[in-house]
Amino acid sequence: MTTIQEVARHAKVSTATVSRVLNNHGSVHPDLVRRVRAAVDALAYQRNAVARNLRRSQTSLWAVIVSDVGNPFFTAMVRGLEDVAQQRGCSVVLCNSDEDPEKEADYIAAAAAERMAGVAISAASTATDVTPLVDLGIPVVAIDRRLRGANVDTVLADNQRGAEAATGHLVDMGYRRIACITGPPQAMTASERLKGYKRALRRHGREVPPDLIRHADFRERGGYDAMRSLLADSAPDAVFVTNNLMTVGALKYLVSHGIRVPRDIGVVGFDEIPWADLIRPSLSTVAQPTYDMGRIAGQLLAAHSSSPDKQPETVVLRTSLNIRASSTPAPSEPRRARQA
Amino acid sequence: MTTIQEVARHAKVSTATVSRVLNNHGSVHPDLVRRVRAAVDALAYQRNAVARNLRRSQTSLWAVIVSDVGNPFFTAMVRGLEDVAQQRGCSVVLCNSDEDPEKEADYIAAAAAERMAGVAISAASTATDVTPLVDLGIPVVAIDRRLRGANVDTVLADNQRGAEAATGHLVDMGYRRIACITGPPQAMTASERLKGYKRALRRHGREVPPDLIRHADFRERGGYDAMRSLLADSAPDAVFVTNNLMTVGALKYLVSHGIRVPRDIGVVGFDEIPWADLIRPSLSTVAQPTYDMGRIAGQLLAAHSSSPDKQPETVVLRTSLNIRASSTPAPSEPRRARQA
DNA sequence: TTGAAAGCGCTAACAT
DNA sequence: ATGTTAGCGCTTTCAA
Repeated sequence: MTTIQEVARHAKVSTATVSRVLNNHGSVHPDLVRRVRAAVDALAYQRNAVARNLRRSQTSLWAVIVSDVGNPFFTAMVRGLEDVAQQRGCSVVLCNSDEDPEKEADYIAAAAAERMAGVAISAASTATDVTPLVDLGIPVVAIDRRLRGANVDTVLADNQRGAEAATGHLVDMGYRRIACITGPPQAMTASERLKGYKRALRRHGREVPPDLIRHADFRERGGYDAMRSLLADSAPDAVFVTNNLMTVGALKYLVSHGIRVPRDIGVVGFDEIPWADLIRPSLSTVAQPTYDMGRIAGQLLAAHSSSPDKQPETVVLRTSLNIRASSTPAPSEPRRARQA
Repeated sequence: MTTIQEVARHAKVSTATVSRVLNNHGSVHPDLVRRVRAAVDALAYQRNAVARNLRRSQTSLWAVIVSDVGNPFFTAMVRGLEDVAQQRGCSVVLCNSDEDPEKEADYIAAAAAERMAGVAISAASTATDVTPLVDLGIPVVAIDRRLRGANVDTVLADNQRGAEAATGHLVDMGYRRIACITGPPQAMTASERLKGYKRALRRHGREVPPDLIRHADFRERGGYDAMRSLLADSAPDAVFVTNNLMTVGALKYLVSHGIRVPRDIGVVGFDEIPWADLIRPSLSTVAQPTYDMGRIAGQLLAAHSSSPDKQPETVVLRTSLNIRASSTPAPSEPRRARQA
């Protein structure tokens, strides 16, 4: 492995000069610059970032830790983060905790040990411990989900409002028995979205029916099972599902049991689904501004890097309701239309 | 930041002893172990992997560089790789080149500079240059796509055979004018799959119709445009599309123009699509063994790490044809059934 | 403008 | 079993 020393020897200069040339620091005589560059090429020298990072006590890698790389919601965010990182000369690496707190802790430990320049995390649980990072002064930003007991920058979607809009829309479409499949109680996104659901019902003078609420696990299987359970016990005529994978599960149950959407049951899901318009019926969703969430997370990371003492802030972004076929029965179709 | 020195001082031992305890090396008196552990806790010491990696000249991060983190094909592979990495005490980080050769080169450079312990790459182009990694002796494995001019381990799917099976299936279903939308000519997967398509036609005594072949870019937009072009110029009655995103694009064109699948046009795509069974009509696909591809890539990386002089090998995995609705018209439906 | 040299935090060879 | 110490490759003061 070629080192800076060998380059220096080959170019007949000091290592300091080589370093200056490599980093475009200070002023170096053009002749020396040329010699150094020639040596670098001749020896196929490649910078050793490990040594460099150690010496400078800083790195240029940002980590994004997500609970599921297969969930398009998370990968979409990465793009926004990458664009900011690139401007700052950083690279972004994605780590998959797979909803496993142990794996997540491993990645947090790894990011801490590697002294990553910043970490964005969508935590598997609100109890996720990021102190290893915070203690080292590594900028941390919580995306999508708040981190309990950690005073860090946070980027959230307007979960409650989004859920309220979705539920309100189902009411407007004439559905009467609107169910909610939400996530695990400890997940902030799950409880916020459930809150929005309840609020919409109350606003419309409806009762909040405990038998129409199910807590599942944010995964496809959970949505599937919850849908079955709802149909078996509670005769809903619509359902609001609080994340994309569970929505897919719920839909699968409906489709495979010949239950017609939106005629028999109206469906609105939280989060976009890729190719939502290829799914039949096309799916109404509450969309989160994923790219912006990533971008803002990146900006917060950057800001924290420049001023470590900055007060952490929480940014809440608006969601938008995309009304498609799964919640819009033809005027004649809904079983009990409330309004024309 | 707490260092090993401070831990040593606090525990009243040498740094060597601390290091031994931290790494479970050599034998250390239980009393000292206890004192060291206590000091580690008391000071909230966190290992500095940067220094450690420098000293040991080895790291424990594997990088996966893919051309699109949003493509489920790639994220599925990551899981297989992760499982192998975990056994070896490595963490996997995912880098998104976004089909951009420049970004890809940046990530390759970063992985080289950081002296990553291994790199799996699904290259944006066969011309992708991995010499920065190879020169440093970093194990590299090409997944999904071969790397031209680089003598590295390679894990591929049986592209040609898969394409041949898909095309043959369309022939069997009675389709006559079977088109192919493939990727850019420089992509190995594109040409291999095209080859399989041609071969299947010849085998069935069909001509290979140049006007029914389109080269697109492996992205959704490309599939959409190619589908339009085919319909405008060449009146196909079936189409084999060589990757998942282009298939989505092609389907979107068909759906939005009221062209019925599989009645008006039969469709088979390469790669699975998440929730393929929610898409209407459900999509016939050539599925790749993604998890195994990742797992085997991981094993090759591991093998290369242990024996750097091992000859690189190429592993080819079988694909499987999943026949769903998009290619199976009801017996009465196909416009010209070839067989009952 | 250039070079000499210290030292980032850690591990491992060597000495005890 | 434990400690001393050199040095991984680099950047950056400091001196010339």
